[in-house]
Amino acid sequence: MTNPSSATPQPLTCDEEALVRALGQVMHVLPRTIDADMVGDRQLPLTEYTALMNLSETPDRRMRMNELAALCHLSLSGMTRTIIRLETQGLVRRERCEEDARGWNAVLTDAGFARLEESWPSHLAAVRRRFLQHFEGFDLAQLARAFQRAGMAEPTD
Amino acid sequence: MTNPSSATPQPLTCDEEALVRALGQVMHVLPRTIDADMVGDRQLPLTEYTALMNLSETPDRRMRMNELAALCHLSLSGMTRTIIRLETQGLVRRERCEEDARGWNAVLTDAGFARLEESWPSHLAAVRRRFLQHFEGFDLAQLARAFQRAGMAEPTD
DNA sequence: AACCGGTGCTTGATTGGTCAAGCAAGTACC
DNA sequence: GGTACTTGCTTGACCAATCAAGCACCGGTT
Repeated sequence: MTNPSSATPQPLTCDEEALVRALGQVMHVLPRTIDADMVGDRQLPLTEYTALMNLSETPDRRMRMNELAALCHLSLSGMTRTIIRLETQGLVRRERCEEDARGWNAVLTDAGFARLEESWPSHLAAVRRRFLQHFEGFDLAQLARAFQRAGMAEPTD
Repeated sequence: MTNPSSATPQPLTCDEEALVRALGQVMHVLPRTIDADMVGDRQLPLTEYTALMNLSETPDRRMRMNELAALCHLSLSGMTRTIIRLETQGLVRRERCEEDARGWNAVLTDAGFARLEESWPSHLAAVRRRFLQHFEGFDLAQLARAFQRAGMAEPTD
């Protein structure tokens, strides 16, 4: 089928092209690199770190699965599996939700909190070194807003 | 509490924090979104598209596996598997390398080229809509350089 | 000319994610 | 208060990537 929506679109400019290629590279390379940095240092892969971090930021260190999944940018089933991994390491515990017996709370344990505290310097260093460092001199707030817009995926109409 | 193991690094500023979070979101969401856009439209997932595109840009539409893997930001085995997928669809053919019988060339077939031509408007649209659109008003060349630096991963010391 | 370390690619096992189907608890409606 | 639908999460099947091991070939050494 011919694509009706696209009447032979204009090609990218040279700068756009360069940016898109560089983005492709970053999207592939950065997660693995940061992950490798962290795993090498404290055995906490990025996904699990993110989950613990989000839990630690709530007042009572617990969160419903669907909310946590959204914050981690993970599908609900992906979240389930991550939490199971964390649970077997004793970093997280699960409790049935009081006000809705279908729901579960992931609860950060003391061990989990301790592990997070051990990990964050390494995470911080990785993020600075692999990413922030290269954006010195940029207007970070403006850049952050642009990324936020790009990250909010609307459905694939 | 103070962290003894690591000279307590400075926490991120608020803007840095926002940027890092937004980047995390983009890295998770964008590849899947663009992929979904493309698959929905022309059944060519992003990885395979990228491989075909890189092949199409060589003078004789062929490339050694390791070079192609590097351009696609894929491991060599990942590249092998991608090329196998493309081969079974008839979009790529493999030929032993003339000057080194260990090596293989991935060769873009006519069908592959045609498929690429069908796909690129959709790829272009996805990239614009999901990414470039949000960076209007930025200095794209400068941004591209920063991304290139970030994408060049040095080994995990 | 036989060997041997290095190189190019593939294969096998594993991992970490997805989607779709399932199940159990809640909710609305008659 | 049962029936039908919805919601929250888990499970099963799958998929695309990784790493490590294997195989075939190269090229220099003797």
